Amino acid sequence: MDLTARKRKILGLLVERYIKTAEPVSSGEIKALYGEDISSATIRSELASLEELGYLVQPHVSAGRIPTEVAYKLYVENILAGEKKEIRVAGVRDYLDKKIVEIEDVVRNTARVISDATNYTSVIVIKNTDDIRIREVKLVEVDAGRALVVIITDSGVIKDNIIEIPVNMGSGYVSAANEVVNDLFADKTLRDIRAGVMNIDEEMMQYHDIFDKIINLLEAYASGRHDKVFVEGTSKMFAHPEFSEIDNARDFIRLLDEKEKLGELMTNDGDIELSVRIGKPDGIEGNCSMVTARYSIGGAEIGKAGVIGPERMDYDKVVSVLHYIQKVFNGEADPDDKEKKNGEIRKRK
Amino acid sequence: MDLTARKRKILGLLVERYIKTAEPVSSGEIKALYGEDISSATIRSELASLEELGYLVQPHVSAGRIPTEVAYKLYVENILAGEKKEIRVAGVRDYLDKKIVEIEDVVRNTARVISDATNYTSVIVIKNTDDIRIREVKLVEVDAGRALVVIITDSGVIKDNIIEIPVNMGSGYVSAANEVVNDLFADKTLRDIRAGVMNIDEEMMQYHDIFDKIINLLEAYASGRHDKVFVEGTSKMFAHPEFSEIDNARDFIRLLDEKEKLGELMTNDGDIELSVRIGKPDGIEGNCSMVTARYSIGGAEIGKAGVIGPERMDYDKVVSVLHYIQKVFNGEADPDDKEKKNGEIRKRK
DNA sequence: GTTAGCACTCTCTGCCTCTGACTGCTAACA
DNA sequence: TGTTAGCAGTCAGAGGCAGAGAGTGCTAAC
Repeated sequence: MDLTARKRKILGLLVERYIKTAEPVSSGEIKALYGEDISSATIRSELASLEELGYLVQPHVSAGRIPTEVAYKLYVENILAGEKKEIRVAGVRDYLDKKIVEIEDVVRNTARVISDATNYTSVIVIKNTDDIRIREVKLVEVDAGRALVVIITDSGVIKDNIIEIPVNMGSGYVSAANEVVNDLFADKTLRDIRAGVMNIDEEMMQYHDIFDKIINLLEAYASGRHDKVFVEGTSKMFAHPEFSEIDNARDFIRLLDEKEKLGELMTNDGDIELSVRIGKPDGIEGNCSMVTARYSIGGAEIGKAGVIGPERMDYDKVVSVLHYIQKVFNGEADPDDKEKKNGEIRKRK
Repeated sequence: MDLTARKRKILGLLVERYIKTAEPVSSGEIKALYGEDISSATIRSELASLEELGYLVQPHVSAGRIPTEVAYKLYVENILAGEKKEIRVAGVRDYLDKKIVEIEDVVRNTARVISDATNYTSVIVIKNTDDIRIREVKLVEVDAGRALVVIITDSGVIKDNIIEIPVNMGSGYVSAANEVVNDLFADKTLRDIRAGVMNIDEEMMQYHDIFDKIINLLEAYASGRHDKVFVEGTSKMFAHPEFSEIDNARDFIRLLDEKEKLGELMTNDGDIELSVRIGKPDGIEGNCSMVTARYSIGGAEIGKAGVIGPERMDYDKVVSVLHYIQKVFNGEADPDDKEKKNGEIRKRK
């Protein structure tokens, strides 16, 4: 269903206007924004036509128009197709540069930065994919009968957990187990482990108990049940008028409160680098939209970072911010100061 | 200001009634609840007197009465003074018994259990006090130039963090540093470390860099800035009518959103085992109350667990739930099944 | 001190009207 | 055929008003 250039322009202006004001947009307002000379009557007839095509609705007959989900989708398509603005966000590199890659700290910080930069609620999921490669597994004896399992992966220390170990096995037992366990798991992915790509020989069987526990731990990550979900800037929602309706506010908070569901929602958008999902047609409840970006550290996918807000969201800004942060994580973005110092010309698509 | 027995009874009934219904309570309702024969007119004159004393207010002249903060405080005093009910909460022991004491998991679970049992939003703070005693510090080499610092305390593994270490120092360097660092920090409290109760001799100076970093980490915990705050059941607030007012809802979410403030609020109630704070006079914004319990594992204080809800809160239930969980953590409560099996008679205060 | 009766107050709800904002339609125009 | 000005029509929202209902304070009697 192809629109004329004028329809497209009017629709675009209307969507942008509505994103700004949250009020139905009248033909008069569009006339003022349009630039070239055009009468409001003409615009009215175009609006009526756009309504018939399903891009607009009228709350009531004597009101202006508001965009439908279809209109937002078209609008977002244009943004994604065009050249991406890059909104540099202060403070993103600061903590990345510190190289203290305790993932949770980085994630919490990033979530806050995203939320502050966009003025929406941000969500980050640390995804535990099967493809994360284990670099090393360490057993650290905590006290008699318990040991800390530290799993070091491509992308940092993902998780640690305490397991019980047999007692009274002699002083060398744990360090011996440590070595054997490490030999066994190092350089495997979770997928490998699940598929049983391991040679367990006689000698190893004495550590069978420990193997089982570690495998259980690893499977627990892999199962996705332990996706860690971080939410920041919940209260930012109140800045947007749609959430002064108590029912909308409740739906929104419920969505955030059910962390497992939220995590699943974040990750089930397929294999897309940057996905925008708008309202019910995309499975988001409660008149909400969600923009998520996949992010990686050192080539390995870590999870998704995103923003949740009203359907009437400043998609342009949000997409730009997420895109920038995605690049920073991927190591593609130059640090600001470096750029200034050598005056190098950055090439961007 | 001593009240007559009748005034106390009427006030108690009124508070309980209001906690249940959230509607101003009329003299007629109290008459129905009172039990003995008494006329509504008598009650009315008592109510007028209680209002004058500051325990009640009337939203408007033709409405019933609602309790003031003073009234709640009196009511709570009575609860705390009396015999504590013990509300056994299913599922508390389950994960404690697993002995997987990765503190964060336990905390997250506990928060959820509290929230579900009380139907209010629950908050848990892992407090990093100066008195936590370090049992062991382990350095685990992650890769060239980085090591994981695991700090094991009286009450489990509190935190782990990655620090940078000097490279090219030879293969034995980290394990040697490990030993020295452990000798230095083991059996010290954060307070000791801060006070400089450590003998650093010549030989140790070569690991100076690592010491500094570890001390920085420890100080960061001690400073309280890294208090970890867990919130569960945010959306439960919507079950309570005071939060259908959008302003109240916003204030509440803001409070939860500012984790640092919230953490401070949780911990600044002095040295009380179980504290109930009601409204503005106790520094809680937005017509809210907060019930918090100190909890410990193995004698060492870990932090605070609590509930935030409207001033009109079911204090009796909340106090009972928190009290029970406190006991479970302290190892004072018998497991349900054990109790059933041997038919032992529990002695409770 | 307690109670019944009664007048009084105030909120809440529904109803009405008025105003303002926009639209759709029509007829004239380029 | 597309565009425009003018105008009548529609509807949400605000403001005002009346009636019902709830609950009180007061008074006088017990």
